[in-house]
Amino acid sequence: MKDYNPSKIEPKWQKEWEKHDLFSAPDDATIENKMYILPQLPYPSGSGLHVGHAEVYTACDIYARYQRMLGKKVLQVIGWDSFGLPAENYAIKNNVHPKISTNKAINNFREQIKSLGISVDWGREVGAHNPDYYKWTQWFFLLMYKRGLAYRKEQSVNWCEGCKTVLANEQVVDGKCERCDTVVEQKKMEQWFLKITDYADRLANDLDKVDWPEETKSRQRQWIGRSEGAEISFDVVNVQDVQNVENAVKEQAKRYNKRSDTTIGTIKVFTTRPDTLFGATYLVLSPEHLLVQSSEFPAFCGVNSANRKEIDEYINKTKKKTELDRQTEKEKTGVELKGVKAINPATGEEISVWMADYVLATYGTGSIMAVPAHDQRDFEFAKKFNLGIKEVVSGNNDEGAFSGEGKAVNSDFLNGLETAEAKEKMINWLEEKGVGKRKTQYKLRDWSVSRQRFWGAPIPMVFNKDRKNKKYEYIFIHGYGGDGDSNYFPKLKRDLMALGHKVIAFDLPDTEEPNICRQMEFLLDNIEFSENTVILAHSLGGAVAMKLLEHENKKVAKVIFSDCFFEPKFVDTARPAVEASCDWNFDFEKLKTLADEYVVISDSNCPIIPREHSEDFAKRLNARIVFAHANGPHFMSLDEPVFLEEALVSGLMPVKFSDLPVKLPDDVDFRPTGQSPLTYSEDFQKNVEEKYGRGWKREMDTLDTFMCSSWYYYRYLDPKNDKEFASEKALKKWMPVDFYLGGEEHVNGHLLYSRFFTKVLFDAGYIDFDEPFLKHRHQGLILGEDSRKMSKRWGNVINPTDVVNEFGADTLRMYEMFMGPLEQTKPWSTDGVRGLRRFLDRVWNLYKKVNSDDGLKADYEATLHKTVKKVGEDLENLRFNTAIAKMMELVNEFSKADEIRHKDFELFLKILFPFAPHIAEELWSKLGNKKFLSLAGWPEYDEAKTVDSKITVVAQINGKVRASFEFDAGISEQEVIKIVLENEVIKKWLDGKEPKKIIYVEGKLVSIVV
RNA sequence: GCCGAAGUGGCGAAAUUGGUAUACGCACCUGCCUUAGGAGCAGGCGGAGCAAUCCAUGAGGGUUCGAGUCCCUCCUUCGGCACCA
Repeated sequence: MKDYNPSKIEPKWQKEWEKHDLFSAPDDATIENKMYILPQLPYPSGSGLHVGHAEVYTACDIYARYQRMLGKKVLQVIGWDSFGLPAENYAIKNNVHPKISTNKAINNFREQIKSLGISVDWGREVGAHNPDYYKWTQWFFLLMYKRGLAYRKEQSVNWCEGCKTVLANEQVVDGKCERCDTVVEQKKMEQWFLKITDYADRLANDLDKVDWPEETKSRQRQWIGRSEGAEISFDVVNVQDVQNVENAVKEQAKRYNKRSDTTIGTIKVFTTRPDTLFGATYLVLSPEHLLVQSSEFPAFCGVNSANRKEIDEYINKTKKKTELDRQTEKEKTGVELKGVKAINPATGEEISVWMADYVLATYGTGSIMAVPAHDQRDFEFAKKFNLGIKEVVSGNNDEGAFSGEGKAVNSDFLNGLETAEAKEKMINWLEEKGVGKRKTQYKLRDWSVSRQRFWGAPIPMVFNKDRKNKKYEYIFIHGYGGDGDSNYFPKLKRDLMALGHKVIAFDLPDTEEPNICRQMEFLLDNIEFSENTVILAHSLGGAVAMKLLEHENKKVAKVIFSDCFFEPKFVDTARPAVEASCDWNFDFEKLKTLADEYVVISDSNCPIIPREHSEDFAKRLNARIVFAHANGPHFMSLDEPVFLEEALVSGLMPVKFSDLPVKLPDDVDFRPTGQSPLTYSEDFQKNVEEKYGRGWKREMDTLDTFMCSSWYYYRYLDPKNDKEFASEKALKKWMPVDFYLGGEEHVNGHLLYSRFFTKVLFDAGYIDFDEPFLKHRHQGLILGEDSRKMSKRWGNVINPTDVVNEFGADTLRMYEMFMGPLEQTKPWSTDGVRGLRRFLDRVWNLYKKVNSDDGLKADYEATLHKTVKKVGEDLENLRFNTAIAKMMELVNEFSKADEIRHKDFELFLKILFPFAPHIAEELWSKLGNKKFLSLAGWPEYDEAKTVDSKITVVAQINGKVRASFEFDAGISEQEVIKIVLENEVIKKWLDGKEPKKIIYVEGKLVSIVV
């Protein structure tokens, strides 16, 4: 009887399917009939496939096979997240090149996956470590750079001087290095970041568009952490300079009317509770606050301040702390900046300024206004340092701070208002007085993508230190109606001069009705171009600048355009004279060669120059485009922080497209030194100067591997394309992903990054959708038999290949799907696996009962049709466990029958097929079928046959079941009630009482109330 | 501390979404067949009771003819975030 032999039939059918190429994605897919099923990209680890992988691939495969049977054109693919640290660590230890160990691991994975009978299109397999893949990872980085979304910045990291390396927070134990016990310090390093924060709002809002688990969505929302409130400026006065509080208040009052443009002496804070401003009794700066880093700091905190030393000590002490320490040590510490006082703009009172590490540098402005009466942290701090606590919201305040909502008190014009109203009123007041503004803050931080590692995609940038360090001559060209001191010019000028650059900002002639040519001529007469020239043009000045460049025909270092236009587009009214003052014909091809670097800065909300125009402009110049959130429309504000950053010559340049991929060299020393291993490769820098000029070198860090996995689902669509990351045609045909199955651990990493990448592609015009994964689910974790996480440490790891060898792939597939709901965490049970093998053995033996006689009585018929119906519904909803349970019921009935009709057994094989394709295909062929079961359609069931001829109705009296009845289906309500009431048991329970109410639920129950 | 999810037999879990709680599987028990069984087949299996019946979905309350399912309070477990102003 035991002739079911999976080790024989499974490889046989896998070969057959592959030979007949059944699972390649069909070419004739259209947006209506396509079905893109995506199992999450695995990291090909040396220890091989895990049962968790098998769960993901099986679930996707069942769904894919089902969809094919429904007639969908299915795309299902697997690839490899093959860059990453484990391979590199292995390389250091065993002196094997990661490429070799990785390829070996991939070959192993591929064989293991194939042995599960997963129906993927192997012709589209991709690996993140292959140059033809990471070429496009690098291209994505450049896309980010060109759109102003990639920038280089210094940031603190955990640093171990012993190992000379950056440590992740998890590698720091008790403030010491996990390996060598050296005290870990905070070190600033230059790192590349992606500006994911620019997309925070859309990333949060668009979650409404997708079918994802609610939990996942809310975790992402929480991670993005949107908070609404206000940014408030506090003027700071130097204690030595002010006689008394009265003077300070007078000073403050003057500033309400016309605030000076001096930012020194102002501390900005972010608060979600502007309504409590009257209760702000002191300010707190984080120890890393920018002000503390700046050259004005000694003056700021009072040159003669008695506690200057104390402050420095506090800063140094904080530097030694790790992030971890700061999180765990909840005891408040801090130090007062005794040289200064701040003015509360609402009360006009002088309040003290402190520095404390309970304030985070990386959130908001890095400084806060403390309202100890209504914030627990401020309360603790105030208690410790004996600072004033002033109640401004009425509410329970017995112990600690009351941070709830209530009526405002002690707050002048806010008194009596509820919190929400008070917030609004305060924000309006702040804006009116010019001391604050409405502000939305996010917890989300920009994404750090630099890794000082070898086994990743090299960052495709070149740099030139000399260019960065040179002094430049800036020429500012103002716009229509402006002058050399308009808008952001004065502050930028001062900032640039402070850095040692020269700045010329002329007042151009005829500014009320500008003549572009004449303005250009004026400039020609007054300036001289050189390779050290940087031109910054605003608005109409952009046209002047371009004419100037064309005319002069000399290369300059950099040109920056802020909200400029290359066609005469005046939104309010036509200005024929201005329009006619030049021909508006620009030779962009020539212009491209006249500056090393072009930047277009666009105010993303500008009413005068729309974003699209700036996009177009940047494209023509091959410029980097930066979308800034301007402080004033069309950059009319004095303080536009983006400009200093963008005006400087960075000494950075993206590599040319023809230089992609920037390949990883082979001559690499992996030893950890804290420098990227690429630093020591000669090959890596070969020919770079020939390509880019003297002094240029390649970036030596590599990209975070999350960048590789942020776009892989696009590469599957067109994996061999060497002109684009994917063709427009392929993108249109297959995207977005219809079903994505992956781990819950990636919610705030991979899933967020992928959405970010997709939105950037959308904005750049490559795609016409802005969410990559329409439907997403997580597989549940599979625990060991001891209900602990599978790990070598516990010795409870189950290797799927062992299970395949002992029981067969079909058994493994069915068992993993039967364990419980797909999304749930559940423990392994080898006995459970045996149960499923037993089931398949029984299925196998049913074959012997198959008879073609149509005259057979089929007692199982209702169950058969109900099962087809239920399995179809369950597959739609990914409820594989209950689908299998239903099939088991059917098989139990089949087992009881003497014979099974041929067509009925075929029907069953069709619904079994997605789950256990090998045995189903084998039995199908044994039944005499010549065509593959894989190519069969999904069966229909007969609705009429799913209806039972007999129904069971129970009778309840006052909610308790007292009797059960069998009726013919279709019996009327009156009849049922009549029979029920005549029943002896019911009569006994009624005890002669008259029913008050009788409820009949069709075909189910009669409920009698007495 | 904050946010979220979940608590049903000895175990994994079902329950048409308010209508016979425990489908299906595992483990266990009994029997048959066997030289043998970690095989197969037949049957049993929430608890108490000889039985009628009673009690059971983390605990307590509520709504309802009727609650595992809806509402309130609490407990436990597991995840996530964590000085985010």
